[in-house]
Amino acid sequence: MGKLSRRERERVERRTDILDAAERIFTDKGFASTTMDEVATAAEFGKGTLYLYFKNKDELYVATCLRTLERLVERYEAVAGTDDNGAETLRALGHAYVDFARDNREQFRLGMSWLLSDFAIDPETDNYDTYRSLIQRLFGISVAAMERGKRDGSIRDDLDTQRFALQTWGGTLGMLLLSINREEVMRRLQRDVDFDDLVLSFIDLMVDGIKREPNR
Amino acid sequence: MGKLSRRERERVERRTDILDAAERIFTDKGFASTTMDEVATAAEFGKGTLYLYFKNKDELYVATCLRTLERLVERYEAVAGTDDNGAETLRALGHAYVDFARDNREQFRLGMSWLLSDFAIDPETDNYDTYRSLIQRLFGISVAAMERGKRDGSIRDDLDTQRFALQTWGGTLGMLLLSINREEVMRRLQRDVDFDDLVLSFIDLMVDGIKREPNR
Amino acid sequence: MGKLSRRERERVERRTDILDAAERIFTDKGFASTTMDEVATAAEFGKGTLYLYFKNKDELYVATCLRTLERLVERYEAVAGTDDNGAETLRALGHAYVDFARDNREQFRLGMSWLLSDFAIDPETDNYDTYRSLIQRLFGISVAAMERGKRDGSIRDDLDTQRFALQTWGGTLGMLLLSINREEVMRRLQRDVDFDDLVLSFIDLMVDGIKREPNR
Amino acid sequence: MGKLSRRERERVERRTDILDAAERIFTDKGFASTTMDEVATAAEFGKGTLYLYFKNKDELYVATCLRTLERLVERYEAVAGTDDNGAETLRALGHAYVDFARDNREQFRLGMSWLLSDFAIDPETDNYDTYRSLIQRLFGISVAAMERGKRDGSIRDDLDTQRFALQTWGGTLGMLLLSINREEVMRRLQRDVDFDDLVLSFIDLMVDGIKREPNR
DNA sequence: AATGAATGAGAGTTCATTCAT
DNA sequence: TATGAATGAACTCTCATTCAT
Repeated sequence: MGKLSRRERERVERRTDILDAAERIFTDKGFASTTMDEVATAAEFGKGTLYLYFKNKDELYVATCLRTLERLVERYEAVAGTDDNGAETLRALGHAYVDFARDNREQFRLGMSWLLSDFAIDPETDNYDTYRSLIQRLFGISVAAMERGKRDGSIRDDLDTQRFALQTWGGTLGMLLLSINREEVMRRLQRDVDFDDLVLSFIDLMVDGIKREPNR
Repeated sequence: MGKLSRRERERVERRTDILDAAERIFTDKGFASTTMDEVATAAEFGKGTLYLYFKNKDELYVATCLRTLERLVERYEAVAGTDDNGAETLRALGHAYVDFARDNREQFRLGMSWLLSDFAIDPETDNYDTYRSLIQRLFGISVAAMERGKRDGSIRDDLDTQRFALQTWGGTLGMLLLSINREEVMRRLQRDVDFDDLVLSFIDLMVDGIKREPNR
Repeated sequence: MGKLSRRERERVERRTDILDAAERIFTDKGFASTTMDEVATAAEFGKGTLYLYFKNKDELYVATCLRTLERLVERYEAVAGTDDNGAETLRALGHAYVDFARDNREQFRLGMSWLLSDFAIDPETDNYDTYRSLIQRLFGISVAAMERGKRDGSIRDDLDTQRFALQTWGGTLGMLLLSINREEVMRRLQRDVDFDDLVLSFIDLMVDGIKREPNR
Repeated sequence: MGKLSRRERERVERRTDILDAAERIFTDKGFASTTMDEVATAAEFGKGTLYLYFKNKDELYVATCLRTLERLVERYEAVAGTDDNGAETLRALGHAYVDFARDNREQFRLGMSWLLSDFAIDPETDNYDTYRSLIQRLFGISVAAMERGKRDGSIRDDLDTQRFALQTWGGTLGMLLLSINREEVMRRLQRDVDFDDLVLSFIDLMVDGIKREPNR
């Protein structure tokens, strides 16, 4: 079982230490405002050491995003493993997404920042392949839940699952962005809003919209 | 009505010239990669002159966002001025939002980037007040359309307009973010998707969901 | 006559100040060991200012070499302007070269360092064209002196001037390299040598070798 | 004769392996651009091991130069061992020098770089003594050939051999520097030149200049 | 003896901002 | 009012050398 030599185990541990520190700082100050020096200090390593484990600042950043995404995929797989019907699984996935974003607010922000900045993972790197495969697994889990719902009768069978999965993802994503920026949003609107409730009810709205009418 | 002296008129003109240049460069290269030098050159002013009109780079950025927002509000007001019923006005507003984001893709991205960055407008500035009032007008227009729909019978009268307005905004926002990053999204999913259609149909989904059942 | 505006004149002056400082430091510590910080400090400018006048460290270095070369060309032209016969002019040029190397020992070293390092002027730059044209003028002056000597009877008329010019240049160059490193050379050989005399007599050797036999 | 223990023999072998690798890389990329990591990798040793055999990068560099010099001395001794007359031996030595520089172009460049850089061998080290003794042997061989020539009548007996040896060495050195940089030189002069021929004929020029007139 | 992970000083370069003219 | 030369702090990244194992 201990397939890794002590050397290799230590290497993985140190990589993790650096990632932990990096995630903490990136999350705190954003990508641009984070310096490698700060990360090194936080990780209690010399600056040069960072470069033994990550090619450059970009790759370090990407690696933290990947780890966040991995955690999300794990949660998704756990949720999809229950034996609820398709519709309820879909709802549960949505809720899991929301929980995840709330519990990892800044990491979520980190992981989504490609949507609004011009930062892009270099498609030539291994990272890109990993990233893509994680996204596909995530997306696949949602689609599978819908397909299951169609078969078990909990979801309308005329649904285009791919399109709807994208719409649910996109819509929820937008709601979550408002939600994690709730203070700013409320200050701008000059209104109090219960965002947690709002996001969950958005998901219910979407899921209820595709449930098969019980009788007819 | 010529309330402004020549001096003041010229000042406004120069400010506009600078904003035009800044918007061009910011949208081209993103905020971080834009240098004040480039903006100055593009505006055909000296670098120091920029600082006579804008306190610093951040405020210049915010000013460009405000102008974009103003354009959106104008479009919204034009749409809301038609005499469609409430539901159809709401749909038209949604479509206007989508069109706007498509026609001003990079400005939209720029203007939304506060959602994912740690960038925040300094609440002490005039800009902040302007910003807030524009957002409120925007939001007010949507809410008003729904209220109208309730009165004219095109929208279910049990709807909580504020909540729903936020959900529509958030959901559409998320869809638009996917849409303006369609290349990246499709590359990650390894699928072809017609995003223009997807976004519009998302809005229809939302609007149809709150229409009063015609008869019953 | 004052063709340059005050602005332009000041710019030239500052450029010269920077070059003076750079030459001093490069000469002192060599290219690699010189930092831009040191040059800036020596020039009494901020580090950033250097980059307003020179694209980067390489170009600053090249500029110092060019200036040295220009001074040499000026000396050559002065020497070539006398009305000695060809052979004596050639000898005088050689002596001028030697004097120059002695009086500008480190600059000479600087200007010749392309012979032994992999440093190369970027052939795309204006600098390269300037450099090349200076070298050609230098070489041209020597060749012209020989041609003159052939015509005025002071030099054998069967001489291939181009080849001989290269041999004189190359040979003298080598002698000068030993000469400017005389301390090291003597320490290695464990002998005392009068290098100044040795170099000059090398030139005489070369020149005497191509003089036309006075009578025959 | 196996004076060395296995331990010592192995130590010499490893040192040689490292030197081979170092020479390869130095020659390829120049001193400054070569990293100890590259040398270690090429030598198939750990980086730390290099420091068991050489005090630092400088000493490793000097050691490669010494080896090159040793090879040159060997060639010189082979040439000097023939029973040609002094003048012809001197000519053959010159040709050997030229051949050597051509065949070991980059090593030659490397070994001569002290002439133009501020690099100096630390006079406190063993290396310095070795270096000095090699140089002296080299120089001694040339001088000896001339002395022999004076005795066997092939060389003018009024020649100051030491001075002339230095002049021949310096001159040839300069010609060789031009020759190994022939591409750059020709590009600067905008002329095609047959440098191999030029260098050899330079040596002939020097040697012919000191031959005793056959009859008189 | 051999290793290679860790170091950290120091490099070149950029750019928002200031201010004398 | 307009300028743009000057600034210098701050950045990322490199690499010779050390030392615990």
